[in-house]
Amino acid sequence: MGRTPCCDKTQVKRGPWSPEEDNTLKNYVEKHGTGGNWIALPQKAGLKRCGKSCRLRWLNYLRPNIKHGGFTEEEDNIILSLYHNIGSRWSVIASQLPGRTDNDVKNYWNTKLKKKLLAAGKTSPSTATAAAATNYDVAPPSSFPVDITTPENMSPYFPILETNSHQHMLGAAQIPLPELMEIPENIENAYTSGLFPAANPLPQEPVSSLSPSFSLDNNASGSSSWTTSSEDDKFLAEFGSGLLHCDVLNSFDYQEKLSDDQINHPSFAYYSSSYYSASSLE
DNA sequence: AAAGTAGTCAACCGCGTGCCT
DNA sequence: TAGGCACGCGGTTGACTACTT
Repeated sequence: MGRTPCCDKTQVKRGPWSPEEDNTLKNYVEKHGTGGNWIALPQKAGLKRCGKSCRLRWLNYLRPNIKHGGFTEEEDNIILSLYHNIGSRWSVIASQLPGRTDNDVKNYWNTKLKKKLLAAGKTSPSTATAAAATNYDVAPPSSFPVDITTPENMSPYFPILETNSHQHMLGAAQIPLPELMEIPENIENAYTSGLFPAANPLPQEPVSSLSPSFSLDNNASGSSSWTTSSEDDKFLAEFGSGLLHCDVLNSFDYQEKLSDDQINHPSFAYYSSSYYSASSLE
């Protein structure tokens, strides 16, 4: 028993959108709105398209103020920081980048940013190796000290995620990119060979969460980026060892914005005591 | 110039979730 | 409370383009 399809695939057009279809959809939505019902929209608008397809086309391409391509350094930094914190929650990451869509961010990550990081890591192995050797000297605790799934307990060092404010986003954008470690050809061997101390593997629980909708229960959905074994997670492991939360906190401009209350917050204490960066050792 | 390969990105797919009845 | 429906999301696919041989 499969799921009931959202529309009759034989009756709808698929594939790339024509300029005429774009115009029809754009004009209709601008004039009437979506009416809160994408499924019914194509029929009303006179389009032979699935409602989901219309929604996607509108959100990713036709809606106003969409930006395509040309990601800036600031946007790169935001993506990197957020990816490190929350994994592949593309919609959350995109929400911090005005004009960007989750699809855009996802594509950008998969096709460019990931490779860019790997390339950067290859060019500066010395500091990166130092970082890799020290990052896991102190094991993360087996459980997080507070329930950061509730808004009042959300991590204070990433206010951008709570407020959506542009100022905060710019604050995060000033976080410098970390040095990256040299990626071994066989990442599995990195653990057994001691590059990553075996006693201190990646945290088995997500170390941060952004909104109440994020589950910290690894058993619940299997969607946690820390507990799957995809290529991306290996990459995240490598990347994560180079970009630590204290790197974020050490960012001079950002640090100034932290209040005493934020510094005294339990989740701050966790990060500031458990991890330290290679840069702080130099 | 042609064929093969790699890169990019728009679009699709299917699942989880929340809302409504 | 349960079931149906639609939305939103992340992962994946495939068409197209650029580059290399």
